[in-house]
Amino acid sequence: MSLSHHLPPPPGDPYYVYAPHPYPDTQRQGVLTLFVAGLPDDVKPREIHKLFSSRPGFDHCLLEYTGRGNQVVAFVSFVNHQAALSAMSALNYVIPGVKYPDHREYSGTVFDPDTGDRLHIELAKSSSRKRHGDGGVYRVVDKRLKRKERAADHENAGDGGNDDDAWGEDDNGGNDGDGGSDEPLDTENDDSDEKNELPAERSSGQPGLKQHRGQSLSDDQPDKLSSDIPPCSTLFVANLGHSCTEEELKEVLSKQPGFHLLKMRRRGGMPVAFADFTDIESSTAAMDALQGTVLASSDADGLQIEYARSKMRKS
DNA sequence: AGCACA
Repeated sequence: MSLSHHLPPPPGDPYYVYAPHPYPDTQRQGVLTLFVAGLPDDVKPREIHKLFSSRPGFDHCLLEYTGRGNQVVAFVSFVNHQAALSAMSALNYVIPGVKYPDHREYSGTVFDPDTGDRLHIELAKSSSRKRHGDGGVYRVVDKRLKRKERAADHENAGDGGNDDDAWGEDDNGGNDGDGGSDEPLDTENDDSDEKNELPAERSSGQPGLKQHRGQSLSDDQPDKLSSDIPPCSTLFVANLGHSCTEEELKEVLSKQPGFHLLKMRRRGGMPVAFADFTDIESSTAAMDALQGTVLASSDADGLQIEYARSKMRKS
């Protein structure tokens, strides 16, 4: 019902860019996945996550480093077509947390004001398939690494036409157009034209079924991202600013029911913290409540909170 | 995308 709602455009904002008109009723009708281009090469999965996860109907995301220049694309899927369209309309001109120097709240399709990179969002050619199973799934495909590994492993002739698509030797500046959305994944059963709006139902039906894939990207590699850490009464807190202190973080955490104690660790780079709670229920509630919280010391986004991989020792 | 302490 509220799926079609989105933030209104800023009145008189010269930076406002109207979203491309939704595709006519030809193709891509019923597609659940958005194709996102124009991302900087150093974009982090969590940045994509923050852009889309709060959109109504968000389901899962695939981030792909294409290896061509600094092109990074994402395939973001929603539970139904309307939700995908709504998110596309909204995010084509609303980038939360990104402002112009004059504090303009809405920034069109500019993703990073420093670089001027602009997001380009459209419906994908086909719906992405969530990796079998459940849970919020984030997948990352890094073709830059794959090419390097392949080159270094040149002597090995064991892999006969495995997965990759055509890799030009050094086609750096060649094709920029991204004149369309490459398809994120082969739909395992070629049913992309039906009006099904409940993707989870069909996709979980045929585990392990493989199909030919000509130039589609490989989808059989293990997940790189672990958003499937089992619940734990201890939370892992990352994305803290350099200057974040234990006191500052504890001030926020201590307001959460069931909070026990906090430990911070600095391993050279950014500090991380472990926050212990009485039980999983309270740690989960605290994670939900504080996810993305921006502290005064934050120099990037807000707090990134996950379940810790092991419970804090009793003291 | 970074997980220690016993």
